[in-house]
Amino acid sequence: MDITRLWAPNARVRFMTEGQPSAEGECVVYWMQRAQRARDNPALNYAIATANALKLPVVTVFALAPTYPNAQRRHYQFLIEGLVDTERDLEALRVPLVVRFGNPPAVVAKLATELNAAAVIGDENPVRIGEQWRDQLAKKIHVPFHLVDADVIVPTSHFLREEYAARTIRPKIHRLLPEYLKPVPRLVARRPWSDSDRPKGEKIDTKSLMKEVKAAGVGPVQGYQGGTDEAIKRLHTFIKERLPRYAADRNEPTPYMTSELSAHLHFGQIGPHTIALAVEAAEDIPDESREAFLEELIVRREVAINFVARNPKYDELSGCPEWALATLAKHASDPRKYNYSAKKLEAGESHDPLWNAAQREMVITGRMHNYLRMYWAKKILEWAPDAETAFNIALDLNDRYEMDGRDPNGYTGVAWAIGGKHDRPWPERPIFGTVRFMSYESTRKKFDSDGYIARVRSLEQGKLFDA
DNA sequence: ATCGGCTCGCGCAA
DNA sequence: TGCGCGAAGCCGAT
Repeated sequence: MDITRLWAPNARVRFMTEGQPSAEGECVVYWMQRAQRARDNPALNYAIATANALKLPVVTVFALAPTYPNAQRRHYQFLIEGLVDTERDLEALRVPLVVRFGNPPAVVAKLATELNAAAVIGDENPVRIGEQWRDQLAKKIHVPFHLVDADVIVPTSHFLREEYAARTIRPKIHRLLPEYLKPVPRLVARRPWSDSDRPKGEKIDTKSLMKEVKAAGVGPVQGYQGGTDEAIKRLHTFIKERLPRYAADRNEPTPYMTSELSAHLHFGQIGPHTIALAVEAAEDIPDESREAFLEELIVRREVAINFVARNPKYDELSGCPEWALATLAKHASDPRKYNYSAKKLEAGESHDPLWNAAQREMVITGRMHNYLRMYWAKKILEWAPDAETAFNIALDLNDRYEMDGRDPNGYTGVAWAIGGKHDRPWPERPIFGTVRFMSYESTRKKFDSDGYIARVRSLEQGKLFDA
């Protein structure tokens, strides 16, 4: 592979610094940030292809910040469980994984210098802190630094402006799918590290790495294991047992009909290509179910990523559309029948048994039923003193308890429910104005609420469902 | 059980 | 400039 061809402009690649790799360089560093996997990872492939073209070895570095805004022990545990699989899978590609604690741009810059890197390749991550880390690294190093958008099917760079709704991005994504929804090749490093030259990092062992983690807060979740192996296992179970009836039954609360892969996707332990291609290839799946699932995996997930990548206020109410901000402001002084503190909500102590069940499910399992995520956030708007407070409470609870907290899907979900993001106006009512309302009565009719509440009660008594 | 209206603005056809 | 239609709803009429 010729490096000039490899490094030609490409929608999936962003050049953070200019220039060609130094001839004296001794390796290519792959900074694994969000794409925490060895399989179907275009950023890793780009690093391996670059190294192979330069006849250099590749080393992957994962820099683990000892704390991260809102991240709890349950998130670190899940992430570190994933690193065990990833280290083994990288080994098969003749790429070592170095894990070091510290501030990521500082850790990566230090390692790149220590190892005399010819180039640093990273993966994209649309959240603010990831963007800051990459900008800081670009200022610290003097070798070419490229980023590869590895965790979307259609590269984010195709959509330079914030999309207004799913319907505006949908036709664009569908037009580009033939180009991007293709198998990702498996590349192997041609030049491995010799054992004596191998850079030293932390030994990847979940228990000892967890000792270094400074984050406090809620502990690990029982029965929801991190890692590529677990993700692949869940994917195959989903395709076999649930996908055939996904279109009709996706909102069933007992048993769950969803793939339960959101946290693995969030940490990049599985990539969207792996899931989408497996679902496309599955046999005996009604078109309706296949399409409903791919719509959520690709269109809804990538419009959420577009929102976070293109709207700097993705985690504030003020990032929501004008019509919604105006209507919420108009209803700001409407009387609230219930007014709960953040603490009361966090404890799952409202008057509404369905809402309490959803909140407690999230606390116990790190997940919440998809349908109830909407209801849950809308009720916080109804019961908080004002819309901005509601937005912040919902996002804070989501980020701390959900295993996929701080994911674009979560930011978009809260903005949709409370701020009308990607939605349209509906008949005007108290508090909500023309933001879509959801009622307890019709949710109970549409959704097996009693079954769900019973399920959560069993969870509280220590019984696990669907592990 | 099913249906239309509610309300705003984007994107495309003209 | 006009028009169709949309991130998962609600309500009342038939």
